[in-house]
This record gives sequence, structure tokens and C-alpha cells, in this order.
Amino acid sequence: MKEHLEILQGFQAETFQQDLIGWFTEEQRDLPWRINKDPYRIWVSEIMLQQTRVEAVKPFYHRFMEKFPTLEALADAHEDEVLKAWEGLGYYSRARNLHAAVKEVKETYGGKVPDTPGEIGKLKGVGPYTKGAILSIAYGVPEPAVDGNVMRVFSRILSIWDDIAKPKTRKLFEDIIREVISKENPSYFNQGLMELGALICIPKNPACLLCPVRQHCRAFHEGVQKELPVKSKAKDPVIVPLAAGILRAEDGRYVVNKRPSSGLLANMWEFPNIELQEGVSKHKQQLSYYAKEKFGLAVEVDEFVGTVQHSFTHRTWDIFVFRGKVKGEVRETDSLKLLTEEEFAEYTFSRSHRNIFEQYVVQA
DNA sequence: AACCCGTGGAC
DNA sequence: TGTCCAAGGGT
Repeated sequence: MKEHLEILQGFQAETFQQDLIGWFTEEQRDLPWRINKDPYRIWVSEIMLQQTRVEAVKPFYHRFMEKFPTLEALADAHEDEVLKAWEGLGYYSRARNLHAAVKEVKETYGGKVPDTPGEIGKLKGVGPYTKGAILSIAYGVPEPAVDGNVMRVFSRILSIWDDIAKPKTRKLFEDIIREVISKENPSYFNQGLMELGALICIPKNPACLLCPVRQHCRAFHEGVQKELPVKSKAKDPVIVPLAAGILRAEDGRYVVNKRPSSGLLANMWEFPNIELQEGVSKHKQQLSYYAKEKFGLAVEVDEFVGTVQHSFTHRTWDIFVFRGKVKGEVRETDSLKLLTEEEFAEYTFSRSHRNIFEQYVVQA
């Protein structure tokens, strides 16, 4: 046994597996991606569930599977359609990567999701966690699927005090899971760990008295379950002030532009906006100047109508919203459109700009 | 390794 | 109200 796995001395892997799998068999939630083992359905669910709660995923998953019931259907769809189905779910590169990977599977693997770590791990958007999840759940391959739940649960089970925010720590847990995973039922083993982390072994105030594996848990026996896992704090988000314009052409339609194809909210539509320079308060002039420079629009900015705040994990937008008029004709391009109010439904906006629309266009 | 990439719910 | 954070991956 490798030296860093000495922590497994005395750990009763077989009875742990039985207790965990027995519990999961009885107590697992009915979830829409558990109705069968279709690798495509499992795959879509795993991508949607990345950093996203089950309850948030459910409605998106239903709509997505109705629109793209098979791998073939998704592969044949246009990217705009896929992105639209993802609107509001966040982390939009997941949708683009999934779409590209599904096309790859259709072309290279004849539409069958690969069942080997080497092949499936090469697909866009499929990292070490998702690889193990699909292999174990859809194909019964005993690969680790180490997510935040698994690290939290096993930090407590084995009383491991490594910082789970460090990339290196995930590798340690992968090595551990490789040693203790059930070879007979890796699907229920992996899912059981995640389900336990979601329902019982939760971050704060874990329900140890309901836990099916508490007799295996060192943190519980030592009374330190609330101290684990160790997780270093993320940086504070930066506050970014923006001025955004609800700009109407002479025919009454609204100006929207498409964001760049990389970076934050890539390819999403938005109201024209500019990052305000620190210490400068002439928001109207900055917005007007920007519209002229960036889009060649002669804009007359009228009234300030309010603010919209939107927080990401790593930054916060303070958006100052203005109304304005565009003088003269507007040349539409691939990244600059004039929309009627009805046409907003067909375009993909991030939550923040969809909020501006709902708040200051629809209700106005 | 460290940083970027969304959103909404729980407390 | 602020804080944390959820079935991570790409670069």
C-alpha cells in the first residue's frame, strides 16, 4: 500500500460498502436521470449538476431532454438552440463543450458514448469527476468519481485535514476511493457517497444520528465532524460598476449586442454597456461615447432609470441603467441587432440582462 | 497552482 | 444582509 494510504489502516471497506449501498438502495431520491442507465441521459445530468443543485437542475433537465431526447438529436442541433436551452443555468461553456463532445461521439464513436477512461476523458467538458461518474453509473466500471460531496464525506470518515480547496487534495481522495470502491456495484457506491453528502453528511450540522455509516466515521467518534472538511476561503468578489443603455431606434426597437466568444458570459446577448472608470461620474457621456466608438451609433442618453446588481462568484456588477434614443439608421450585424419586445424571447441573455429586460422594458 | 467561469437557495 | 456554496472543467 502506498504510504499516503496508511490512513486506510483499520478501515473496514467491505462493511462500509454494504452499509452505504444498502442505505442508498432504500433511501435514494427519485430523480429524472435515475430512470435508466442511458449513458447520454447520465452524461447530460452530470454536466448540469456541476456546481449546481439538484433542485435547480430538474426543470432544465426536463426541458433539455424533451428538446434533445437522444445524443443524435443534440448532435444535430444548432449551438444557438443548445445555448438557449441552457439560458439561466449558468456556466455556459458547459453547454458548448457538451454540444461539441456529443458531436465528437457521433462522428468518432458512431454515436455510442465511450466506456473507457482514456476515450471518455478526452471529450470536452469531461474531467476526472464526470469521467468516473459516467463510467460507474452508466457502465458499472469501478472508477472514482470524486466531487465535493465525496471529499466532505471521506474527510470526516477518515478524519483527513487536508484543504479540499487545493487541487492536490482531490488526487488523494481519488487514490483512497480506488482502494475502497465496491467492485460489484461501483454505481451505487459512488452515488451513495454523493447522496449521503447531499442529504446527511451536509456541510453544516451533519445529521450524524441518521447516518448509515457513522460507526465507520472517525470524525464522529472524535466529535470533530463540524470542523471537517477544511476548506480555505475564496477571494472576495471585485465590485465592477457598469452603465447599460436601453437604447431604442427610431422605429422603437431595442439595440442588443452579442458578447465576445470567450470569457465571461461568452456569446450571450446583452444591452450595450460599459465598465465605468473609477472616479468618473459622467455616466451618460461615457455610455454615449462608447455606443459611438464601439457600434457607430449616434445615441442620445436620456434618463437614469435605476440600478441592477448581479453577483457572480468572483465579481459583482453594479449596473446603472439608462434609457436612450438612437438617431439615424442602425446597421445590423451578426453581433448587433434591433429587437422588438417579442423577439427578446428568441435570444439568449444572461440572468443580469434578462433582469434588466423584465424590470425596465416589460414592466415599463 | 491559481484563476476564471453563473446562478439561486439555505442559513 | 451577508455568507456560503452545489454531482467541476478549462486554462
